[in-house]
Amino acid sequence: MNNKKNFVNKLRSSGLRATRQRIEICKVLYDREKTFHFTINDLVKILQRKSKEEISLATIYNTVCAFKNKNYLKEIFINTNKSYFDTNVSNHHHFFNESTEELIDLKNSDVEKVKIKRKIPGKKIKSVEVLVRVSD
Amino acid sequence: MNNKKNFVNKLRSSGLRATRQRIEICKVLYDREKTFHFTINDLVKILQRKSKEEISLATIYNTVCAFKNKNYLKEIFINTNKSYFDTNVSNHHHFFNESTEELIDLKNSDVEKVKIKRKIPGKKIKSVEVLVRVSD
DNA sequence: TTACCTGCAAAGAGTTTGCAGGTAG
DNA sequence: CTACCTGCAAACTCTTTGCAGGTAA
Repeated sequence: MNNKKNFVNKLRSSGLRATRQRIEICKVLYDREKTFHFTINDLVKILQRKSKEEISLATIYNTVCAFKNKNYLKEIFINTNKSYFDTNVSNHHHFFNESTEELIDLKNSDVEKVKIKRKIPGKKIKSVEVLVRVSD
Repeated sequence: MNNKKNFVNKLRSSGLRATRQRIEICKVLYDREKTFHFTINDLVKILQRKSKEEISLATIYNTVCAFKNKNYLKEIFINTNKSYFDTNVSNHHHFFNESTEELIDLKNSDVEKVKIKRKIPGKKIKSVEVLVRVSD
């Protein structure tokens, strides 16, 4: 119940209405110890298991998109065929396990700082992301 | 004409038939000084301009896929909505210009070697890729 | 000659959108 | 009360596939 209040505040503070659907999605995404990596399909399945009342696919997409825009979620590009999201929105790198299609956070201490020695005139660096693909 | 013979050999040597369509695609991809980055849509447009006889979209997809499998092309994951390919199949990193949606190779000398200090038990590292997003 | 390739159209996957009805504030 | 949100279905984009006819070797 305490968490629910936090989620209501979180949503309101960024101009999003605290609807039942969004609060349920918040619970799945943020009411956990570790950061969470998921595809839309993962989220749909979890919501189906957890909730009595179903949330429509369109609402799930819209909410994830809204959360991404508010910087509550970060999109990780791994495949062309589906989107991966991460509840850890800080700058960090990833392992991608190609056998299980699972994404794993690398702590910043796990990767030596990446130095880019070249610059593109007139352009600013927005992000530097390392993806380490692993498999069995 | 010399190039055409090279492409015929290249294709045959990997068990691919040297069809008119594949040779035309080879010309677009490999008959150039620098490495080439493209989306399927880019390639379609170039082929439409260059060729009298059109190559069907299915054949373009099939050929790009075959070339990727033969390691003549490398796929770069940047977006969810379309695939980027690179004629430079060696291990190297990229800039992605978010303003123009353009991909630029980083030479290995442009990036200090990325050291991953963590291991996943039982997994092998397949690749380590750095993507530097830039914009105006 | 025959295994492989092309081109079309249809299917597929993932995602987005238009709109009517519902609800938070 | 009203702007915003939801849910449905339809639309959309990119990609893949089945199959009949074509072609390289």
